[in-house]
Amino acid sequence: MIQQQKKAKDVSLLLPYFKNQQAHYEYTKLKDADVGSDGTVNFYAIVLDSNFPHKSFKSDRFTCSIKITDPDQPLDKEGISEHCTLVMFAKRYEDLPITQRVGDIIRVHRAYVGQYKGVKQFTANIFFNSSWALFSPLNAQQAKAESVEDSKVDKFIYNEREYLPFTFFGRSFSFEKSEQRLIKQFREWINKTFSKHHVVSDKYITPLAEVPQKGGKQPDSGKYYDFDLQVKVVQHFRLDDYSSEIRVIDESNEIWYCHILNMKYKWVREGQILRIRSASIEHHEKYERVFGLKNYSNILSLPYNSIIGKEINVNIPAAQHQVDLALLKSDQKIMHPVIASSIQNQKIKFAPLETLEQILQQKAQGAGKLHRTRITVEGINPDIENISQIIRIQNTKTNSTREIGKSKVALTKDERFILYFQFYVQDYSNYLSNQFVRVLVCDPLEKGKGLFKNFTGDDLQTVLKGKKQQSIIHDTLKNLLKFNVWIEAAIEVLESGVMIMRDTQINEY
DNA sequence: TTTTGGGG
Repeated sequence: MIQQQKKAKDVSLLLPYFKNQQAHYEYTKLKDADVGSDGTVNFYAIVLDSNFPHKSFKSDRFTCSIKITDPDQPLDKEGISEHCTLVMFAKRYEDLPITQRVGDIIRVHRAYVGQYKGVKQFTANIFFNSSWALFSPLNAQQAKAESVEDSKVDKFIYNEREYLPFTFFGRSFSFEKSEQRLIKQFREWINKTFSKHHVVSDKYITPLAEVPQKGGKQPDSGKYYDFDLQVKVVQHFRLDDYSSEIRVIDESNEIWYCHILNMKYKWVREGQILRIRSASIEHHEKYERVFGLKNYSNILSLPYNSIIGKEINVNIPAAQHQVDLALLKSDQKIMHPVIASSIQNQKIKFAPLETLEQILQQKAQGAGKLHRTRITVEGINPDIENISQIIRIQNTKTNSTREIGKSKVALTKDERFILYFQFYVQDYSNYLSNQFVRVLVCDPLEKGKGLFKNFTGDDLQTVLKGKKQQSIIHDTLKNLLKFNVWIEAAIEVLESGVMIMRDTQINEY
């Protein structure tokens, strides 16, 4: 999989794969493919659903099945496109297409046409002489707009890649000029149709609220079947290099969790609407609202303008706050990561996440360069049992700070109160060691921007006298010390090597 | 080339 992705990454790498003498292919509309004919057909189609390539249950081969349509397939009254099935067989797992976007365009050469349970079915034997190529549903302009990480790549690259497959099977790749027109027409159909109609069926979609839980309703057959989900990703939390936990919500307004492999589901991002194909029941002693995935399960994103995304109607901040609160208040060990802060600086809020190790490895940091990271606090110095120890007085001219003496807390002209302490932090990159990274908090609590939403620097003098305010600060910081409570923070590495937290606000629960 | 898997 990874090799094929790489292969398609650079146009110049693709060029040797083009045939010098190209065979001519006729492409058949799905509706015109003759069931029961002895011959094979070539076609272009749009992916509606797919399972993940996997080992056959009864043979040594690998297989995957894909639901497909094209612009000539009818839409029913609900706006669902009539689909065909494409079943592929190959000797090796790598020879099968991985498609994780509803709307991917697939080209198939030399498929047999049949019928199964009233649905037209194409069979492509990749181990013999069939082949496939996958094209993005995005045109050059959309691909450029979507790409954040490749923002430096010249727009001409996107133009060059516009009609090239992002992966394909085989040693060589043929392409005729007329196919550009076909792909263009398919993309226009995808843009138009998904913005007006559901297109994809919800036949197997189960609301999260109806997924049976431990001790819940048992199925009549005594056996649970796989089900599909249509959800929004509200949290994607990396547990280590290989796996993540996603937190999802759907229209039934429940929040559920699932562990996913980073390599298998590399395109999953927070905020996406996803269709999860073949989720399964997973019951644990103490985990609730968790579903599992099988080897043939898949996670697909929807076209960016899909009406389905616009229709999903949930109050995400309220639902998130509710589950976080329940986790924090629980007497048991906190079973799912709680992210107890947010970055206030919009420029860094959506930057790619970095691990502590990645941040520390970068030599030349550049003044003011911020890193977005998720860390967990193992200790706070000085001890927060006495709040006055973490309040200091700063001279705004020299930036030097002084402790609050026993008696003299009156400010001179250039002085102000600040919060001043160190977090001892870890993340998965140093979690197994007993090494902590020190992060300095030196925060004048500017209104609306500081570590505490409801305190400004001016409040700190009264905090020193007010037991109630002190306990809010104390309890909020103390929460961070719990297992599995994380802060999402913007971090700057000063020239001295000191790491300092910026633009980060802790949630109050 | 083999009858696979097809909502498993």
